[in-house]
This record gives sequence, C-alpha cells and structure tokens, in this order.
Amino acid sequence: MAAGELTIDQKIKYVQDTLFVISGKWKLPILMAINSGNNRFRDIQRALPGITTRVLSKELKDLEENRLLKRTVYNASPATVDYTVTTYCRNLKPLVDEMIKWGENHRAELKKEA
Amino acid sequence: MAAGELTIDQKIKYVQDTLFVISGKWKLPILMAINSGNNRFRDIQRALPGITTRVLSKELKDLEENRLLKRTVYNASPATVDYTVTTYCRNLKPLVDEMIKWGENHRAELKKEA
DNA sequence: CTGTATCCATGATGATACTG
DNA sequence: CAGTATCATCATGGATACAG
Repeated sequence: MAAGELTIDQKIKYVQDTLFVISGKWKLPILMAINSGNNRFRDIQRALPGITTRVLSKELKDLEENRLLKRTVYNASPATVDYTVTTYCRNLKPLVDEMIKWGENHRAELKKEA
Repeated sequence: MAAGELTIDQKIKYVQDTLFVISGKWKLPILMAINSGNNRFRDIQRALPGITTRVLSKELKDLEENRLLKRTVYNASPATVDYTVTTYCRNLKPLVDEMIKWGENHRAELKKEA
C-alpha cells in the first residue's frame, strides 16, 4: 500500500478519535468564541447563549488537556484568567470550515422538501 | 457584509447543526462502512466491531431521516434489505476526510509529550 | 437475516446556589 | 470575575433475549 494510504478500519478509527475530541455540543463553539476574541470566562459565556458555568468550566478543562487552548492566570485583583487557542488548535480550522459549510447547506437541504 | 460571509454567531450555529447530525460514536463510521461496500445490516455490523443491533438499527433510522442513506427492501425469502448512501451524503466527504487527517495527526501529537 | 423489546449503566447537560 | 458544589434530568449506548 502506498504511503499515506489508510485502510477503511484505520479511517474509521481516526474519525472516531476526532469525534471523541470535538464531541459534545459546546467544544467547538467554545474554541470559536475564544478565537474570535472572547478570552475571558465571562466573555466566553456571554458569547454562547445557553451554556452554564459548570459546563463551560468542564469543557475548558477538557480542551486544555487536549492542548487546544491555554489558560493563563493573572494575579491581579480581582484575578483575571485568559484563555487563548493554541497553534495546534488552528489545525482544526479546515475541519471547522467544512462543518460550517455543511451545516449551512444542510439547513437548506432540509427545507427543500419539508 | 459580502455575500457568503457569516457572523461568528451564524458560524457557531451551523457548526452545532452539523455536530448534531453527525454526533455520536457511530453515525459517520456507519456511513463509511456502507460507502465501502457493506450494504446489508449484517455486513455493516460486522464491519463495526462493538456496535449492537439495537444501536445500529437506531442509527440507521436517524441517518435515513437526515437523508444520508436510503433503505431498500427486497421481498425475497429470506427478506433482505439494502442500505446505500445518498448523493447528498457524499457532500460529507470533505468533512470526513478532514476528520481522518486530523485524527491521525492528533494521535501523533498526543504521543509527542506523553 | 433483519430487526424489535427490555432493562440498565453511564455520561452529558442543565438549574441553582455558593465561594475566593 | 472565575469558578466549584450539588442535585436533577436526559440522551447515548450496551447486554440480552426474542420475533418475523
């Protein structure tokens, strides 16, 4: 098999890995919110109507563990915390772009024969 | 705003729509299995180690409702059923390809500083 | 072969209140 | 501001048995 080629089983495995990392309602939206300039906990929450502090807190931790974002604490008073996406996180852009395109198109598709 | 441009809120919305449709451990793997030549219930199940009939059955229904696959019944004896991906489903290919690439790379990334 | 019916475990998500 | 602590709820997925 030529280099770079994968078996269907490997492909399925990698897709499942990816699904696992970005799974859930909020992970990608959180990254998108941060990436578009919302770097503080409160800002992120405001940018994502419906998310609770508990969920946001947990998701931020997961994303940090997967090296998709970085958490920086500033010991000012009141203490502030900054979240920024990592360079590694930017690898997700093509994927996210595809999801935006597909989601947009899918909405149109479902309308067709509603 | 130029045509085709989306606000960050719209983007998040579309990404969430897409996530909703492909969410879960099995939907994309099922489509991939069917697409690579497993068109019968039993074949799909065999191609996806770990999936149960209950889950497969439910996922197939969801996918059919989202127009991603087509179910055809042949009234032979014993009755056979054929699942095929729709043309619309093929729109997912760029997305799936990106997920394969990302999943493959992510595995390497996590190994780096294990 | 192609499913359906139950039952059950777990995790994901949500509501709310509270702390440093 | 930036979370944590509890409690409640719901969806997902799995085990197993059975039916047409």
